[in-house]
Amino acid sequence: MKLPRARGAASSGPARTPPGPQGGEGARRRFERQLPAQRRAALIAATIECLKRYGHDGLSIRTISAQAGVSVGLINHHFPNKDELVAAAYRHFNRELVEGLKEAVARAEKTPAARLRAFLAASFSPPNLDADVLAVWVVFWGMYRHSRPIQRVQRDTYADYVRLVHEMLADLLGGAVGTRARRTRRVDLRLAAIGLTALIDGLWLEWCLEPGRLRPREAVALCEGWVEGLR
Amino acid sequence: MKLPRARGAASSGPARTPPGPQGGEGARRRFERQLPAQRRAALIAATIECLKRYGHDGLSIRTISAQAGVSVGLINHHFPNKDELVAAAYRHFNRELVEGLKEAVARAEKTPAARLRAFLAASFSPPNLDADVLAVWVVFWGMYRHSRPIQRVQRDTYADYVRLVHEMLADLLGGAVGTRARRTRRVDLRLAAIGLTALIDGLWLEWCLEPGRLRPREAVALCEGWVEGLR
DNA sequence: GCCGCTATTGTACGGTCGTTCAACAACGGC
DNA sequence: GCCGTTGTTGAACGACCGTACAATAGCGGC
Repeated sequence: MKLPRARGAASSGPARTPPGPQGGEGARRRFERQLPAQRRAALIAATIECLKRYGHDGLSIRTISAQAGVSVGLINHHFPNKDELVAAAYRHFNRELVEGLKEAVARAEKTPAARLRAFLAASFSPPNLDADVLAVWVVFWGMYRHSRPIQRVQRDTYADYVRLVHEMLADLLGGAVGTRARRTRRVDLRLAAIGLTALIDGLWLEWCLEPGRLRPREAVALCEGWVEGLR
Repeated sequence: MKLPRARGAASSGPARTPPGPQGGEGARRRFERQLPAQRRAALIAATIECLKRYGHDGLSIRTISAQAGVSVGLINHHFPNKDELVAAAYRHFNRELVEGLKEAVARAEKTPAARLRAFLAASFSPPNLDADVLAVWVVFWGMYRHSRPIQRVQRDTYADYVRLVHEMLADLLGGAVGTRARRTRRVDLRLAAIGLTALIDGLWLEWCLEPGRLRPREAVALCEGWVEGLR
């Protein structure tokens, strides 16, 4: 159960580097005060980095504070307890994912097919398609059942994701207008969105657990084939 | 981080009940020796039970030994260390899943369609469809990247599962015989098996994370629809 | 240049962790 | 009934855990 102590934040923050432009030898500043918002962001980033590197074992106050280049006590100054820090990290992680996908869709041509293709391509390429990222999700999922804050975040953000998928499918499959046709279409749409989400998640999971078995473009093709089959 | 101490094994083992038929008061036996194989099995069962109940937090020597109704020292008498116990539990868990599915398939009528239906029905009903079970998988997945023993087990048993799906799809889609047709069919089969596996896993995951969103029979229908679309 | 606010430090505390090991006791063989 | 084998116990160890808190020090306002 031993972890290599995280050497001061490689990439995520200012770390323990005694800052300041002048190289004065004796009396250099020992730390740099930051605005709460900045520090909180840095701590959240450090938390995610630790999860990526060490999985569940990385989720300790000492590991995270070392990664952030900060003392153990600081975390409890900015967050009431560890659970809240983790929940904040989960919220950030989720938001980054969904916003990344939305941006990819926005950058695509305006046809529904192109938008879906862009969405799938983004789903199955870095930074999302990364075995480290699985380790992060897995830890969050594992806490889901026993942590209220995590449940709250899950409900908030997952709805966003489903809405995005739902909306793209609606565009693609077109809208019938007759009330009766609309009702059936609705049911179909709901199930279709669930199915597509499941297929994406499942393929993504398979790739992360055993990258050799499946190429990203094959995953995209499978998803497009599924959507094709809907019409 | 506090756990309610597991009260002596409710269902999995003989627990701490001082055994023996006679109710002699003073000098009752304080424990019962068991064959190594039996004890190992009981410890594995206790490990899985703890994972179901407490998730990752249940994965401690003290929690597990309490669940098994046994002292802390005993685990290291039967397993060299915790990792090996967990890997053994993972192997057992995987084997139970795959064998349960195989049996369900074997009980079904002999037509390929009925076999697939039985397979899907078993996948989306207890004991597999259970949020507690997700908690177990999630812990194992989380260890996958850093634990050699877990990786070994994963490689061994996941292959079994994929082979089962692959074989059922092959039966259903029928075998073309021309060498060229066969080759294309092979490629399709590989991808189809991966896709179906992903769809099942993804739907299963969605159900576990938010049971209200999806009914089991809808999940089965989605999978059957996917297979239907293949021909 | 000094002051006040507060972000930050680092030690301390009580607790749980995985593993070790000497002592103990169940039980089959005689 | 005693003995030897060995499954089992439970205390002990050192390491790490999350949190609390008094002391420290960066830095903007004056």
